Amino acid sequence: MDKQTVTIYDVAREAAVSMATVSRVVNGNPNVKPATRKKVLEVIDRLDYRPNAVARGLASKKTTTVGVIIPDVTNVYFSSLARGIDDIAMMYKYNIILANSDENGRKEVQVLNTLMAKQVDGIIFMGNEITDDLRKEFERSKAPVVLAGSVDDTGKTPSVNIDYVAAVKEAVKNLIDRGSKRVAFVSGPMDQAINSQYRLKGYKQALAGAGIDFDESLVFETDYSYQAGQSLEPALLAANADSAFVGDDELAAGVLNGLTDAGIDVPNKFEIVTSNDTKLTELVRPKLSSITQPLYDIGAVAMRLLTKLMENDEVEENNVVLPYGLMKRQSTK
Amino acid sequence: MDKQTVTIYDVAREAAVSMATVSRVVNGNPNVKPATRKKVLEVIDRLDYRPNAVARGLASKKTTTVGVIIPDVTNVYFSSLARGIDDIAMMYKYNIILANSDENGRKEVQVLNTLMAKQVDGIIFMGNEITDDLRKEFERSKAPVVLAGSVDDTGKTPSVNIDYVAAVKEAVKNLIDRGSKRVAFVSGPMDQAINSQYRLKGYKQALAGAGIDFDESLVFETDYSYQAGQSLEPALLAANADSAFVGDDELAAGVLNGLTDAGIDVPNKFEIVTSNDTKLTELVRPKLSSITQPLYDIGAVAMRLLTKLMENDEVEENNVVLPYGLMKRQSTK
DNA sequence: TTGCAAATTGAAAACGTTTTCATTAAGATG
DNA sequence: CATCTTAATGAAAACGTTTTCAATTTGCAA
Repeated sequence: MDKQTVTIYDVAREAAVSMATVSRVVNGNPNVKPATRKKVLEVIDRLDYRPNAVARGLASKKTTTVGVIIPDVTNVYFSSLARGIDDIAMMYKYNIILANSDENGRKEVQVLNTLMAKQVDGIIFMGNEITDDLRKEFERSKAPVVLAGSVDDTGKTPSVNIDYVAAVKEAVKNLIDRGSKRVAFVSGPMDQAINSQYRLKGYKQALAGAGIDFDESLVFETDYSYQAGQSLEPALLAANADSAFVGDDELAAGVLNGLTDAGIDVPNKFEIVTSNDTKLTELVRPKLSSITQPLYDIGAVAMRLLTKLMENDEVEENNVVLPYGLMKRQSTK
Repeated sequence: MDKQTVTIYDVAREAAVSMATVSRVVNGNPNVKPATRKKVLEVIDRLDYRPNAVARGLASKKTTTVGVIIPDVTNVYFSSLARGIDDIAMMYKYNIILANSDENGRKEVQVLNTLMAKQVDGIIFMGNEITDDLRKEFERSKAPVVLAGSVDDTGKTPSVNIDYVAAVKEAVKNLIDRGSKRVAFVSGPMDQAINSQYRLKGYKQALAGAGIDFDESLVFETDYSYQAGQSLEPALLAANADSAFVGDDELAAGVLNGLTDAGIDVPNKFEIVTSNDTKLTELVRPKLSSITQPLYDIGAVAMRLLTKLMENDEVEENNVVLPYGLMKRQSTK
């Protein structure tokens, strides 16, 4: 019943050569006489032989598979990175084991371990809180790790990002320059370095540059969800904010809709600028102005970097910083 | 330099037992004396032994990995399914190799082959055109295949879906009942069975039920993108449509914004109902009325079905049909 | 005690490749 | 045509598990 699998040994026998020779032609090794190569290829074709990648992996200690840890595929920001990762991986003949972590530390560590058990050749990690536990796992891993769109404030792990500080600073400065007096800072959990160490820093720098005192009550820490944003409207108004920088597009869409549904005129009474430039920004009305990031490229470059690490190629820079931009749409004046 | 890997053999030596015994305790085989189990576990802990899943895969012919072929992770409809798939997979101790296909037949076949080469235990396929080539690959695969949110009109491949015909019929009937005279049918490529065989059929049934003649000029075949939808506005108006059924949420968002940006009042002058009930429907203003589908569950049930197939469990129904619903939001009266 | 069934264990053969190293075949050189 | 290189090949040892089957212990009843 079970389909009989044909092995390299069967091919060798039929072609009257050794397994070694079959292996050579399968792997494109040039040390094979053209005549034998032809003969072997014919047999391979006739028997419909397909090399078993697991056996290959055991013998060669390479699986041509990389692990990708993602907070949630359903989040367009991350899935955009994932798409870049997969495309480049495929280009370099790698496959991807994708695992959702929900940014849950325990899950992350556990998944990391099963990935290592499966002997992945490398790992791409997305998720913004790099705990010490996690860093320990990274170090003990013999597979190289690259962070994509995620920061490790120690800078030890190779990574690909934009300059979050500068981007937020510029975005907030623009709001202030246009007359905003009280810019709200809306982001996800502050225990994530990207929020506390980078975005907030850029925000404070922009305030300082304009001679405005930092006001704690304008900082809104919430989770990355549409609902969270939507329900923020009363608090924003109560704090007398007249504009907001938001750290995530879905969250920003919530803020926007929460405000407009309550009758607030965006952008005339309240301006919003968001962070990730996913396609959501174009879906919503008014369209969301945003910091722009090369999402696909962040993933793609991270994967490319990982291939270099896996193949011990020269790497000039371990912490890649890609350019950002600012896109004015309709949620700012 | 390279971290020395500790093998089952090292553990056996240190614990003064055979590899077989170590293997037994690692795999929770009950035929081990508690005392030896304890001894082995201590050594495992001391040496920090981690079983090599590749070797295990070769010996046991099980990789606890399933392949998932997805048109595009970036599409919220599919990523929602993917999330359900991954959660259940994880629950049953499987990992997922995810591969984007862009619904490109050549890529699909190629990816399928590398998945099979990697000895995945099963495959979940998403993508709506099941060509003969593809079906041939499915059949020759020794790993079971399940379609998620994707139809094979021959019904040969196990699958999980909703009743597209009935759902569309009901949605369109509602539009007609509310007074719409000319309902447009907007969908993706007609060479996909889900569009040509199912949705269009439901559409026609609804028309027939209301005694309305089918009008070819009200059928709009396009691709699944926001842009495509947005640029459809002139054509829709030219065809004198006063409402539309749309086969994809992103596409529907495009249609909606195209119309409203042109000053058309939705829903009062034009009603829209979409198909997938992704979170996009809530982001947009007016919010999109939609057929509701249990997206996460479609993925989850597909994966569960696959586990049964992989473990040769009893399966009562190979083609699972999950319930749909209709969600009235703001794009219909 | 003795004997026997059941519970534990271990030896060794898979699993299907890659890779090393030695050997043989084939050209090249004088 | 003998000799020396170099190109092609093959034998066999990894790779790190699981699994089968036989052997050994153990526990108990008689």
